[in-house]
Parts: sequence; C-alpha cells; structure tokens
Amino acid sequence: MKKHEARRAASASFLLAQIGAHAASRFAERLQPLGLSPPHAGILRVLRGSAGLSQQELAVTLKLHPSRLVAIVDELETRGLVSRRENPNDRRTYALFLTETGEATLAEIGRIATEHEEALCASLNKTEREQLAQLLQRIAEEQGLTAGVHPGFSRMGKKSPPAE
Amino acid sequence: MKKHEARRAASASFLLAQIGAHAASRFAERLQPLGLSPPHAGILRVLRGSAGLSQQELAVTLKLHPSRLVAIVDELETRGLVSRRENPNDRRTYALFLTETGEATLAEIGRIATEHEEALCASLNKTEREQLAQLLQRIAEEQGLTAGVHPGFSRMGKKSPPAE
DNA sequence: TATTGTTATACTCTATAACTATA
DNA sequence: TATAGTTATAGAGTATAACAATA
Repeated sequence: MKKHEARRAASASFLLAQIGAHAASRFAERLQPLGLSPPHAGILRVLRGSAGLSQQELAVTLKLHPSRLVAIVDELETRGLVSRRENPNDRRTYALFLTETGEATLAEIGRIATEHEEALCASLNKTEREQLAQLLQRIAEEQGLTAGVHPGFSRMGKKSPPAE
Repeated sequence: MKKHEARRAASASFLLAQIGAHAASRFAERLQPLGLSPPHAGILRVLRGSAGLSQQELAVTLKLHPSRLVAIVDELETRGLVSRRENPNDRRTYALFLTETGEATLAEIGRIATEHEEALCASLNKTEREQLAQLLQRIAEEQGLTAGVHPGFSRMGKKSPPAE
C-alpha cells in the first residue's frame, strides 16, 4: 500500500485537534507511573493556588460534576495527597488542602510537565516556542477558555492503555 | 469567590491540549446538524483520496479497530454516502467508494471546516495563522503524527451533548 | 490454515438522580 | 426549604474476542 506522499498542507484547526489529542494522551502516559490522571493533576494544581476550597467550588472551577469530583478527591485523599478539613462555619462542607506529600507530588508533576513540554516541542527552538505559546494564548483568550481548565477533563479517564 | 487575576503564562503543551480539545469539540458540534461525527468525516475524506479501499485497509489507515469501523461504514452506507462494491478478485472484501451524495456531503463538510477554522482563529490574522500552521506542522511531523489521522477518533463518539 | 468482515459479549466510564446531614 | 457531599443506578460507548465466509 502506497503511503501518501509527504504531508499536505493541513488546516491549523485540524492540526490543533490532532496535536492536542496527542499531547493530552502523552501527558496522561507520563502521569501513569505516579498512578495519577490529568484530572488528578488539575485538582492538585488548583489547590496549590487556592487552598481551602470546598468541593463545590472546586467542581465549578474545573467544570467537573460534583459526583465525579468526589471519586477523584477520594483517591487523592487515600493516597495522602489531599486532606479534607472540617469547616467550623459550615459543617456541610470540607476545606481541601494539599498535604506535604501532595506538594511533593505536585513538584514531581511539574518536572514531568517540563519533560513533556520538552519532548512535544523538540522541533522548535526557544523563540519559536514562545511564538507558539503567544499565538495559542491569544486563541485561548478569544475563545473564552479558562486558564488551567482542560475541557477534556470530563473524558480523561483513569487508565488509557497506549493503544496496541 | 475571586477570579484568578488575568491569565498567567501557560505552557505550550497545556495550551495545545486545551485548545485541541476545544477545537475537536466545536467541530463535532458543527457536524451534528449533518448527523455526522468526526470519524465519519475522516472516512469520507480518506475515501476521496483513496477510492476503492477495503475496510481492512481503511481501518489501518485511520487506526480504528475493524469492529468499530463496521458500524461507522454501516451508518455511512445507510445514509447513502458510501457504497460497498464487491471485489471480484477477493469476495471476502468490499471496495469502498463515495457516492455522489457522499461527495456533496464532503463538500459541505469542507465548508463547515472552513467556518470552523475561521471561528477558531478569529484572533489571528492571515500571516499569524500561517505562522501557527507551520509551527504545528513541524511538531506533527516530528512527533510522527500521520496526516489526516486524528488520534482521538477512537473516542469521538456519536453524540456529545454540548454540556450546557 | 489464514484473513475479511461481522456480530456478540463484557467492561469502563459518565451522568442522573436519589439520599443524608446541615444550614 | 435549600445546599454540600455522597452513593447508587442506568445509560452510552469501546474493545475483546468469538463467528462465518472466502482465500
């Protein structure tokens, strides 16, 4: 079977969807050794910036259904990465905090993210990467995407065996 | 609850995953009025370039499981967009072709894709879009992504109610 | 015996909504 | 009565693998 000759000009939108899915998938793979999924990492990251959030607030921030968030927070708590503290003012809610282990894990995730970025953008030099990031940033803003919130969190499950 | 101040510098990889998921989701929405999903569109597009492919070959090209491809081709055939012709040389296989309706639909998909591209890149001018496309193209090539094959096809189902 | 296309089964995941405790 | 968190149920979707026909 003959291969398509080289690569034809593709639209930016298709390339974005294609590379985006690839990037998300690879990042998830890199996270697997830690037993974490991208949503886990997202929660840890938000919690570093806004400690003490309730699950309700966290669900709104990350646009996750509360029922789904419960399971993820349960896992994070079981692993000792996040702690639920009781709220004296409203005993219905929990205030969520990173534990020390959680912070250490988050640092490790940061290293993984850096490696991931490096691998993904290996074909671009520093200037080009900044150029790319700036263009993407403008698209993200104009499209109304919230910083740090991945629309695909809803579907980025726990285990996605690397096809074949 | 206080909003995060403005948008902090995000990594290119996160932006790619974020915008990529957004782009894929929006494109799927635009396709919905036609009753088609991105995988449907992908098959039609491949078939235009390589008419007469067998399902097996198509499955390999698009990296879809044969069992899944059957269902999608069934739908396309039912809608009269694709026809299965018997292969005299090997009666186990079908040769797949676009029908006239299929070609017309593909043209419509092309218009939709153009609108989509326009909407997604509204914040960039022509030069910037080309710049972006070039950078993305280089990443795609270096990452070994096949032209026209979306890794997320496997997961881009039929109906994904536009969450509010 | 190997391969194409197909069908059937099982499994995973997500959302809906019912439930408990507190406000 | 309304809301936070939780749990249970049901629904959708995918992959695994068994099956029939042909090579």
